[in-house]
Amino acid sequence: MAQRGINKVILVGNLGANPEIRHMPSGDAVANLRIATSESWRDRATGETRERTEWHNVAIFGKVAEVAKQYLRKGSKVYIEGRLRTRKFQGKDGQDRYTTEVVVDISGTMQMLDGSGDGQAGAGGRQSTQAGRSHGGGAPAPSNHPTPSGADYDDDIPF
Amino acid sequence: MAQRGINKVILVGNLGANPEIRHMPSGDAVANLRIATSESWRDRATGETRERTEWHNVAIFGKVAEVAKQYLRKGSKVYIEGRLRTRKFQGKDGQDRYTTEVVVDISGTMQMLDGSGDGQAGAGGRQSTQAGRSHGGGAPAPSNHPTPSGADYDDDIPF
Amino acid sequence: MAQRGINKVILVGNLGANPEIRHMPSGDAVANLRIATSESWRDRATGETRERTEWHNVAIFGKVAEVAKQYLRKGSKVYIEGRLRTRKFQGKDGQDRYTTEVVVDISGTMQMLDGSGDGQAGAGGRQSTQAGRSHGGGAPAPSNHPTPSGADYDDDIPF
Amino acid sequence: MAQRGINKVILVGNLGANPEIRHMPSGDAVANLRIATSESWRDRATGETRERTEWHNVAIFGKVAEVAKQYLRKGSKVYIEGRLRTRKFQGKDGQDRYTTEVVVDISGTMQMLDGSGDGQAGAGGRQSTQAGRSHGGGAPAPSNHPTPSGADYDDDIPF
DNA sequence: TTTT
DNA sequence: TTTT
Repeated sequence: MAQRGINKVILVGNLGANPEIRHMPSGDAVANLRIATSESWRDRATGETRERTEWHNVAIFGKVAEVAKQYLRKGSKVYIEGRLRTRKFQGKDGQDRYTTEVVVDISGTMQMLDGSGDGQAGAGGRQSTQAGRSHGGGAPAPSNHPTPSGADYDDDIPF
Repeated sequence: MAQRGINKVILVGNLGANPEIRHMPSGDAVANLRIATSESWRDRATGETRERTEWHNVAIFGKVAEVAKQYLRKGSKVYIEGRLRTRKFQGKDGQDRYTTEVVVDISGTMQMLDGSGDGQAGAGGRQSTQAGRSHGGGAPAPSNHPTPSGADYDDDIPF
Repeated sequence: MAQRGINKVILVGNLGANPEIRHMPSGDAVANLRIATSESWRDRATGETRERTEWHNVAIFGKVAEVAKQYLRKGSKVYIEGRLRTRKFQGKDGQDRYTTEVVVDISGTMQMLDGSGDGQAGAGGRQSTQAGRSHGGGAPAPSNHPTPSGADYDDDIPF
Repeated sequence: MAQRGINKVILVGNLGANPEIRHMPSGDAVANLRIATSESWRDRATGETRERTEWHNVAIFGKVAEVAKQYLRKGSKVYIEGRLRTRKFQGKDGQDRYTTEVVVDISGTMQMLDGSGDGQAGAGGRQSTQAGRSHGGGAPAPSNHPTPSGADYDDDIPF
């Protein structure tokens, strides 16, 4: 995959409902999330505090969709990294409509920021998970770079 | 302004057309941009290279809108940092429609990545500009932190 | 403040220790955090799961430093948005040393992702807070844009 | 690769020198870049405009290192997405030192934002390139999701 | 020194 | 409708 340009979305928010799971013809899961972010500010005129919530449609593909299905619930807090995609669809009146989603696939990331959801989920987990960037058999692990010759890229030891 | 959650979009792309400038009742400019990002990949089945372009609607407010008006042109490459906002509007048939934009205001950023546009702009500039985060009279400059007492936050000298 | 280029760091991690608070000559607080992020992968050679933790030095200025002081504790999970800064300092041997920090000031953001810390903090809060981008008296609230003339920027109603 | 936490750096800046290429024992290239970002502000006290440049050490691994080697030159403008890593090394006096770099590997991205460099490079290219996230043989292309059954994930057509 |  |  090559890109010309950058198309990146980062969200931290809470699910407004349980994930909706659908399936591709291949059997792969697609998880659709509704994620809320909000901001509040003091109204200049009235002095009142106002708040606005933005709702984001997120579509998750691949293995991460399974994770979302298992562990995310209404109320769960998540970190999402994906890209914007606008899809065209047919309205009931036959007219074209457009909808914009945040797509999370192999090039994106999802991370649970709590272990709860609404707590009612028997499956509910305290597991932290990440979507994309898994490494297949032969691929080098990102943080396991061998040492360049004559150099100081030996084992990385932080502070 | 306080946030609950994070709602962030980062785009690097090219303008598909000159900015459209509108004005608020206050006289402040609003600049609307169409920005393209694209990705290409090799089709697994056919082996052909395929490409998809995503078009983003960006609405810029405040002083940055003036900069966009002056310096951006069809073809200009820009870095955009903003947030997602979905607005409701009335379709011609009286039905509700929704559209999602990337909003750039004081909390966002715009930066020109070339000095051209289409080059024909007399005003056209090689000027790099940033949208938000300007500092008013009394506000401390981000990189001008005074020294904490007994400490080493003196003048910052990079490598 | 104008920028040429982008210098942005985004961290989500946990504090390895309580924040260290220092004070500027002005009396303003500076909060220093140690934040851990980690990654794990399967070693190609041995098949074992390995893990590496990265520790980040974060320096928070301004009002957010006060929030960090009050609400963050060892173990707290936070979202940080800041910029890289490398400072020079004198080693004990009189030699120059350099250290790189993530600086969070008015142009950055901090958000607590849990309400705890170690729980022992009487002050401990469930409060979600954000560092920068506060609006002074006359500044327009980001999400409160007035309506452009002849246009559809009325009140924003999400899905 | 699994993550706990997020460790992300985004830079847009210019190279202060040609890339330095080194080689791993495997023969793979590692490209080291010095990238400048800068900010300017008006000094509150003196009213003068001040500027500060931050220099970032970037280490690029994998195929992207080859691209950097071929196409980047002193002065080139690039977009970098990577992660922070602090390495320990031995000072000449035998003491431990630490240095922090931005690492770009398969999980990161590099994109050239101009086609120049200093122009002197015979190899110099107008080619836009991206580092990570390449897809191996069997991996699904990010934007080529098949249609979920009974659903509307057909071919994506933007505005 | 965190977290799971 | 951009760009390479």
